[in-house]
Amino acid sequence: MFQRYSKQREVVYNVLCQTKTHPTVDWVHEEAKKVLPEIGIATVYRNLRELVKHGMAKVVLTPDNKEHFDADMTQHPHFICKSCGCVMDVTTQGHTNIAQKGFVVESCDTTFFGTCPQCAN
Amino acid sequence: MFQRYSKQREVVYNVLCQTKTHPTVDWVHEEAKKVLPEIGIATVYRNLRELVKHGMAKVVLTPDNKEHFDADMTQHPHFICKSCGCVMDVTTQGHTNIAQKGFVVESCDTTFFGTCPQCAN
DNA sequence: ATTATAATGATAATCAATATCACTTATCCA
DNA sequence: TGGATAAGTGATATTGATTATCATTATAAT
Repeated sequence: MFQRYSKQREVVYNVLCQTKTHPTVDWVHEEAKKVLPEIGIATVYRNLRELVKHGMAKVVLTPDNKEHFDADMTQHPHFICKSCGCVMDVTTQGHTNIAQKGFVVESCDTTFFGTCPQCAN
Repeated sequence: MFQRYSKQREVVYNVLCQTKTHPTVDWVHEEAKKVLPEIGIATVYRNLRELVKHGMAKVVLTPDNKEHFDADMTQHPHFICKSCGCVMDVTTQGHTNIAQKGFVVESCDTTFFGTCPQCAN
């Protein structure tokens, strides 16, 4: 998978796996420093990218143009709050149940990723 | 809606309405310059933001960290190609029909926007 | 243990997006 | 109709998230 083991990558991945808050790079960096005080922000960026590339994490883009990361690779929708900016998992199905949990839904975007017909040829 | 009319805003909105390519700011700027050669990039940014704020356009964030814009406010999913980066509308329902049109779907993200339970109180 | 090179950490560079500000122009109203 | 007011513009500086660079460190094969 990876060419070599590194303590930094292990810590970055552990930090990401142990939270459900869909953190930003900076948050992961702060948490990782509690274990490896010398770890640099570039290393956190690099390893998060690598994890995404290897299918071990996903990027969640928020309207404030920041990347959030999620190590939960099961297919599941997210909820982004326009007030506090938090990113949360949505485990129920459809608007009705979300509303019952207290979420006020204003809109919903669905995006498919892959290869378009032109490029597939 | 807007406090004053401006030719620039009209042109920006017309450009956006007349395409289905979900263009970037730069593309809208280039098109707008064909009508108003003096229009500045800041004005295009400003007016696209205003259109979004007033519910006349939507932002589509792509994995290359660029904003694309869409004046089609009906609820519809998008397809983003990892090869050419294009953003396309998906009019059919479910993976099967998309696949039949030649799209190779690798993943799908759904995001709800609104106010979370904590902020709603 | 030696060697090759992947990975790191500090920091410079990039670039999309935003803020600033002097100037222009749409709209109001006397 | 013409001047006043302030919204809107255009040029450009600034910001800030992300990426690139490169000397150094550390993994893993021999």
